[in-house]
Amino acid sequence: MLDISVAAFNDRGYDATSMGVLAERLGTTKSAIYYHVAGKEDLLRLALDKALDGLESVLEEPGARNGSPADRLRFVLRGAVLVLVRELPYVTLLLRLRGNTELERSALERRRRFDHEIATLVDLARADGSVRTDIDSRTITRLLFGMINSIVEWYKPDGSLTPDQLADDVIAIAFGGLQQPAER
Amino acid sequence: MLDISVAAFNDRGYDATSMGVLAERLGTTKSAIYYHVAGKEDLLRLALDKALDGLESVLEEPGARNGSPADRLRFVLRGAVLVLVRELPYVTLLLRLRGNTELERSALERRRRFDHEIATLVDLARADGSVRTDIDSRTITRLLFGMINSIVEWYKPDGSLTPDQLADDVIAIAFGGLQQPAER
DNA sequence: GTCTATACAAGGATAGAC
DNA sequence: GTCTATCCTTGTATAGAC
Repeated sequence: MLDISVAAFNDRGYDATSMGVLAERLGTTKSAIYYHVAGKEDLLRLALDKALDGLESVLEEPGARNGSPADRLRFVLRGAVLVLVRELPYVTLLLRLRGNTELERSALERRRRFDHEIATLVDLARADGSVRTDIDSRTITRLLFGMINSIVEWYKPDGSLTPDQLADDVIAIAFGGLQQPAER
Repeated sequence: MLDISVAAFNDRGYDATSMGVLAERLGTTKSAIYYHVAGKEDLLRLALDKALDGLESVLEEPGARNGSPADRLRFVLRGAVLVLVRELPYVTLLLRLRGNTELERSALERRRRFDHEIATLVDLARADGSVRTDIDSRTITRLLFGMINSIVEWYKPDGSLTPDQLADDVIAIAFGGLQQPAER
């Protein structure tokens, strides 16, 4: 039920999805939904928690805490991509929030904290020379996130591009850019 | 009036923005708005046209049509960033569409055509060796767009980062990645 | 051109039968 | 657990005075 609801939210936008069409897609009635959840916002809360729990768990793993800054950054970027793909609909919903309600604002706040931890890693990697210093650190972080977050807008889990391959590609482009990589 | 309306749409989302709050932010009443425009969707149409006209104009310029594929790609990316910043609120609105109505779907179709022209440029640049061939061409294009489009989510026109500097940064990161650029 | 008042539909949510 | 019927609010839009 949560899955179908979130799919509907992502198709039409949370606000534009009425309990009526939700009931329709669930093959039931509005009232039946209210037996299971307190209301529309309850469904949103469940979905956002899944997304945020997944993302935050990446930062808890040993690979995110030990090693060189560049390696930690690579680990976290890979982890973020994998979670994003694994929890695709939930993260999609999270990334499209506008902060209209208290619930939405607190979810955005949690997301900001996650972003901030990665920004810190970028700074560390700059300090030890593994990330370029000719461009402002926040600009780098934001463009990096833009690239990764955009995945929810086009990645199809049933296509031929596997999550691992996608993560490899993201890291290769993030660190090396569009140019042909040097032989080694 | 269009500016204020679009700002409201971007703050709260188009669907979540009622004519009531719109009137409030305009310092007038709902009825007064209807004197000037046919309805809420009319405001959306005006805004989307501005965004799409701006983006499409980039492809018409001589720099987008002449020169090496890599130079054309650089020109178009720079142009897209500059339009995106110049028409920031309008492009923001465009990039957040879900395609709920016929109007939204036709705008998305115009946007897809724009994206497709740039994808073609990436392919040309790959063919002549200026873009890496170890990663799928569509993946590259999508990550590239993700990075650029994300700008609407964080760029503040009144900050210290100028549009030209931003465009330089985007192109530097897009082609060279996070690594420190080689001396030259 | 802008206001007040209001029509009319749609949306979220509940009551109560089954 | 799910249905029908219904309440109340909000939303888009219009009528008509000023």
